[in-house]
Amino acid sequence: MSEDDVLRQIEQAVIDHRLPPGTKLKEVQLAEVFGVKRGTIRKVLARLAYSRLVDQLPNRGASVARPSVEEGRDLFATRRVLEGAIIQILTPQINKAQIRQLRQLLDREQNAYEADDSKLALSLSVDFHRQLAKMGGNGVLEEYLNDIIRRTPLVILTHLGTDPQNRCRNQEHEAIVDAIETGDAKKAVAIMNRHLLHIENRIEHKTEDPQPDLATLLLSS
Amino acid sequence: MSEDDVLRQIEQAVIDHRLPPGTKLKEVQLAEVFGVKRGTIRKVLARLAYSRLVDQLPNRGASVARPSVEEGRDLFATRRVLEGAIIQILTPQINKAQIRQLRQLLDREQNAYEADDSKLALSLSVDFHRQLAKMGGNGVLEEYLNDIIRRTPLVILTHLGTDPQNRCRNQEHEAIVDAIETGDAKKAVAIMNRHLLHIENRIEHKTEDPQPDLATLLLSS
DNA sequence: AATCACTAAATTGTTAACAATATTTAACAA
DNA sequence: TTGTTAAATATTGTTAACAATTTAGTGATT
Repeated sequence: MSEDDVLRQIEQAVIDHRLPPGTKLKEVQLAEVFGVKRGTIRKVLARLAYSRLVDQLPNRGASVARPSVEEGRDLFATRRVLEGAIIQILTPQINKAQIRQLRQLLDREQNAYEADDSKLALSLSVDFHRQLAKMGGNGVLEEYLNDIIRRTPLVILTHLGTDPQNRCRNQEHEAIVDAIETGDAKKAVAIMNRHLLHIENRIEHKTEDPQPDLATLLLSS
Repeated sequence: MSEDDVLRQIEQAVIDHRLPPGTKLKEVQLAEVFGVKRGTIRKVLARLAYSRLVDQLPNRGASVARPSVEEGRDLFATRRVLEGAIIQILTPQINKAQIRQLRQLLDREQNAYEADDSKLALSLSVDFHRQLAKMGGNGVLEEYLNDIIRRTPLVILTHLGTDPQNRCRNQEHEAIVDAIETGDAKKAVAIMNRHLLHIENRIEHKTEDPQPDLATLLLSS
């Protein structure tokens, strides 16, 4: 198993919340699990730390990151900026084949959803955003959006839990494609912003999950 | 000398074009120069590669990156997106003290320029952009802009050379602050875009510096 | 010269052993 | 119990030696 494989496996485990935020990631343990040397794990952890999926403290090891509410807020706000820019760029230059490709993606997402394969549906839903970025043709924008997409599940997991309501809504994706097809970038951006704010607002307004109050916790049992 | 120190030194050497694009970066050589072990250098090179300042090929070492014209174009376009967003966010929430701080920065830049200290002037000019990002209060946007700012000198160096015309113009910075102070975000963004396009266009229109034609090169001597 | 084959050197990549640091455990005292 | 210390253990960090690969050099052949 190569370094990149290990990286993907750990990343996927975080997304699937098999590794909840805060989980300690010990080097020898991981090395044994994946059947690689400790050096490989150290490189992987460094890379994950660089992309903010894990926190690393000198001499105290690595753990799955627990992004702050502020980081989550900033991440979503930046995401709106990037996805807005991508739509602005893409709309006037998109062609029929690309529109078809996007609709096909949405169909597959819808099918997965109706087949109750929520994991696949979620994955395809993310692919929609990725695909828009790719079609935009700006590699740097795409790179940054992918970075944000990678970090987003952890934010949602940390601050909203695993509520299925946190998913993207397929209809909104369709509305975005409709607006893009008519060449109405402004409208497409507006829908995308609403789309993202839908999840974003739930983080902002979440009551501050502050210290699980021991007294209440024990007395009410 | 610590890992971070080595990183900064190499980065600065790239910015100062003491290490031109394409320069081979050999591990033992660098280790001896900085008086550190090879392991430290390897980590530094990995980090530099991650932030695209260095190209790394398996088994063939690292060299100072030579960003393509496309990458340069995308980088500048993304920069306009980010700086525009930052101004949009900052303008309605900026206070007098912050305006004063910005103007002070511009004064220092102007002084450096008049004192013919072009290196300091350039550094302060970059600080202006960084400071706007910081004041915007979105850590992720700030992070991404800093990433872009780090990559920009290499693009300019690779595709425009060391022409002093490539600097930011102080007057434009002042006009941006003026617009922000009056609360006119739209105008501030417009000036910023013009400001960035000024450099950007010189890349796009640069004649393709195509293979240094050996024949011409040798026969004309 | 130009190309190929082969060897030697240089360079990058990996690993196991060791060092440094942090964490746990146990024993003891207040 | 609570707190303190010290040893034992676990974990991370570093290094020097080795392995694998690429690059440079050499000479033979056409």
